[in-house]
Amino acid sequence: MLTIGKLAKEVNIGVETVRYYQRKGLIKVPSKTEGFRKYSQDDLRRLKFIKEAQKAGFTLNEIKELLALDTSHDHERAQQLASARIKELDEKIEEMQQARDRLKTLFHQCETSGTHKPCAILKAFEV
Amino acid sequence: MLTIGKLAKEVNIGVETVRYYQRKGLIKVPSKTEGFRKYSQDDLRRLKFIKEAQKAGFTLNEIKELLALDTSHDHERAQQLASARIKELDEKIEEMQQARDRLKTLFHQCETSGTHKPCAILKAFEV
DNA sequence: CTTGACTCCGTACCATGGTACAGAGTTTAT
DNA sequence: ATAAACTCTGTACCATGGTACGGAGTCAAG
Repeated sequence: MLTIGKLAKEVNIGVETVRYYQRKGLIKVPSKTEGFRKYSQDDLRRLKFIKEAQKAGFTLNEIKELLALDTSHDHERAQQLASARIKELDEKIEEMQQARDRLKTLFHQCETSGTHKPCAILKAFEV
Repeated sequence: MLTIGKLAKEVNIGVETVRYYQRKGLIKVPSKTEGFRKYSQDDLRRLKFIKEAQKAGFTLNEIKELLALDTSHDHERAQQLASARIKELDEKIEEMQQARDRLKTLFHQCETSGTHKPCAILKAFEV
């Protein structure tokens, strides 16, 4: 049994973040028998789950749903969420690659042109 | 000379967005001689610049600086901003690719395992 | 000359993922 | 037994890029 501070330290997040997750409904608020609230190993496990799922790019709302599925073994819904996330990631990666390639080209154009000439980077955004 | 509504329509953004850019200092607020404020072709050009620069992944704060450089032909600073942005983009792309690959692997594991077994996607996030 | 459409201005609100802080209570160590 | 350290609770604030709204003023067409 842990206090909120120790719980937070275990997963290397702030106490405020734990409370934020509570407000969001990702983790439950343990009932207070007397004094401070006590957190279990299960709470710890859920926080670790959240951290791991964040690494896979899920939003907190998606993670909330994943946590609910966690007990129900609902493969189908988990697959839906995963493939939706994969699609979003693919789209964003594509966008960012385009932005990067655009900029890289401009950068080299700017580099090779004389200092006195208008900058290719700046020019590119005009009209 | 345009009113704010027509200006916004020209670049296909909302009137509120134009005002937001004014509040942020990206575009100036034309002085009001009488009645409504009048916007010039230069304002239009700046809005287009903003849209283009956003496509390259710049934040509004960075764009604000780029707009300031636009008149001064400062290649060096433009290159600094561009290469910083390229670096950030590269890092984010890398992160997102890792997240995507992670998820893809999990997805296939989940697919090939039986429905009765614990889901690989969900299991992956546990401890 | 009136009605509808637009503008002005300030302010509040949206999502996202937190962070900070005040004032009270509790726990723990010395 | 007292002080330091922690917790509880509510609320406000941060960045980011906007969106919405109310009440007043203004402009253009019929």
